[in-house]
Amino acid sequence: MNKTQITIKDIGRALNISPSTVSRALKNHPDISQQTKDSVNKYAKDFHYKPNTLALSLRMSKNNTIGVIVPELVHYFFSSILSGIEQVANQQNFNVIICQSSENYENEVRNTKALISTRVSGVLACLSKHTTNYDHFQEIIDSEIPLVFFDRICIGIHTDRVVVDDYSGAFSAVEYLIQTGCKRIAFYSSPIHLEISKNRKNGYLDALRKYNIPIDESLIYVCDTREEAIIITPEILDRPDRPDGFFAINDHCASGIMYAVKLAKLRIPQDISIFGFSDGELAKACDPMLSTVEQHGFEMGKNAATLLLAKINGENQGQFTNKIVKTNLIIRGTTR
Amino acid sequence: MNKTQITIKDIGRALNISPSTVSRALKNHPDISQQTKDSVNKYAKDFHYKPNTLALSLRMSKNNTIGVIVPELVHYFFSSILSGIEQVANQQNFNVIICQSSENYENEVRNTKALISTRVSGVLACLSKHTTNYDHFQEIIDSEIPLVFFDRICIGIHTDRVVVDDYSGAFSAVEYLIQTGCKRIAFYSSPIHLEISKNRKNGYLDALRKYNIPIDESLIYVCDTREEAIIITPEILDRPDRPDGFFAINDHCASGIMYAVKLAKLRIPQDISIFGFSDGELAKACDPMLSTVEQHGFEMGKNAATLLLAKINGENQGQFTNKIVKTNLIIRGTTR
DNA sequence: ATACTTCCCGCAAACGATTGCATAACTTTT
DNA sequence: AAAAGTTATGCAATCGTTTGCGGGAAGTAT
Repeated sequence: MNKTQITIKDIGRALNISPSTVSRALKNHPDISQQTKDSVNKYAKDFHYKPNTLALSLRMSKNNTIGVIVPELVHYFFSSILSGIEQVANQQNFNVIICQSSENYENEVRNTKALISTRVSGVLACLSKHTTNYDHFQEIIDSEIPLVFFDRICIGIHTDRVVVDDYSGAFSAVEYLIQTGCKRIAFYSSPIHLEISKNRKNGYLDALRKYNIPIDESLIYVCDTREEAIIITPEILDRPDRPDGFFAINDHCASGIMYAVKLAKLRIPQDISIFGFSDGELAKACDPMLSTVEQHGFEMGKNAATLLLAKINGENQGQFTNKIVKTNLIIRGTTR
Repeated sequence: MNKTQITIKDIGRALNISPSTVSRALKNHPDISQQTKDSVNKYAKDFHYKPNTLALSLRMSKNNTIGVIVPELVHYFFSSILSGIEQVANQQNFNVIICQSSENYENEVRNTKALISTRVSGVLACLSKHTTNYDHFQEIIDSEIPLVFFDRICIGIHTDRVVVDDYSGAFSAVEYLIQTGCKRIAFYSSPIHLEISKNRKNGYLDALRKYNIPIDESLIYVCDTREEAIIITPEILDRPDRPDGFFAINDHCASGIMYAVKLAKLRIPQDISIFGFSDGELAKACDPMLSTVEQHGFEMGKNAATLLLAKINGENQGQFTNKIVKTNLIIRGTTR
């Protein structure tokens, strides 16, 4: 910290008045004479007085900061969520401090402790891929810090939640694939203990059921990165009963599938249709451009932050909302 | 903030000792008896005592927080920088609070004021595209808050800086295009008042000069998004003297060029070579995959944060480093 | 018995801001 | 002229933590 920032005491000393008078003058308290107010304001302006938010937070027992725990900053979906959070937080004069778990449980625990220690006013969190124990989040609740989960939520803990409509996004995407002629559709999923995986899988299964397409468990894979997709897809394409459609848990993964399909000299979408999930930066860069489920990360971030700030402001005490952000299909070139 | 977090006073009251003793016991001060230490530590652990960082910062006049001002979170390059920053900050027990300028000057000013008010220990900043006045950054300096610029730096102000080796990245890319047979190379640039634009343009020009290729100012465009590229490229391809190579200021832009080129039924790279800059998420998703200049955002973030933390710790007083992060070419399919 | 250590611990001030209460100097009322 | 009211300001406590200094109790040496 620095010494050049002047304080209320400095102003008082310079003007020969007490700190309390300065404080009241600055906030236009009726008790203070106009003359005093004027001189205080002038001095404050001339010397760039800025209130020390630390002292304010301490005194007021109210820290205008919220913490966000996110698995990986570098993914478009997460950074767009963060962008939404940042926007509504700033509108209400809140700072946001970010923590990355890097999809690692220990980091996530460390992050929660740090946020509690910082006395943030609230926490927004998205579970790491490998989190299966939730005690650290319970500790946030026990500390009476409002908490809302987004995207990868936690069922065990009673909080506000914001999720994408994974089920119907998946359902519609798979339905679209079926309606455009796909008979055997593979599903590449994230680890199945995650709610998003479960929900999307259910959407996938229900769409198949609706159209009386037999469910083949051997068409469901755990694979959620481009690299993995490039590795596992070739042998799947080699199967005598190879799929004619792929539904991927995210765009990266879809892009990996595209790569493998082209390598196998199969045509997209004539031979193989591919559906992604996210509508991130890569979707339009693919050739053909990727059909995908738009999941509105920015909206999700705004919703999550709004919910959290309401709780922080003491609204909706005791009730927990479960906000579902709609998805919609974006049909481009990887589907018929 | 919440009331459930216990304080040092609470521990003292419960154990019938003074807060000072508790404080000393917690930090293993030699003056305190082992017995007292034990009971304090036990109580602290049992009731999840966590020091109040606000009070600590206030008392110590030292806020373990750094602020980052970034134009747009959602771009891969920036989020990877932030990711690097976050990593080294966390290693040294610093929090990072993020601010987006959204490429807007007023937001940037607002952000700097907020960070000063928060008494952050230091600031990392990347100029918005439209910033041409730097008074708000001077105010940070005047407040004796360490400041380091990254990527889009500011020449007028005396600070540490971390930049990508724009000049030689551009030079090498253009040289590569020339060496693989391109005779007329177009350059799509960001607004030219930005240092990165100037430097890359110089690299571009020098490469042409080196190979005695005449410089044609009509081949230099201000265009740095995919959308713009899609709009302006078709007519450029229609020119009788159309270019046979494109050097784009970023991958998005390159992806837009690719789109337009394919639309014009020209072949990549046989008819037209394309070089991007960044190596973001889309580069590999393109077909053919994009040849691009890797600019190591993560490294840049780590470097910037390291430099800043050194200054915060009082090292390298009075001297300003100018760190240049090397770039390297990644040759993929959009070049011969 | 006196003096000197050593060992533990508490007091109080400080960081910057807010706020209930007291108080000084005037002004108005009776 | 005394009582009451007004106006403008200061005092002091508070938020949670740290730390210089002082001091009591017990032990040791003279």
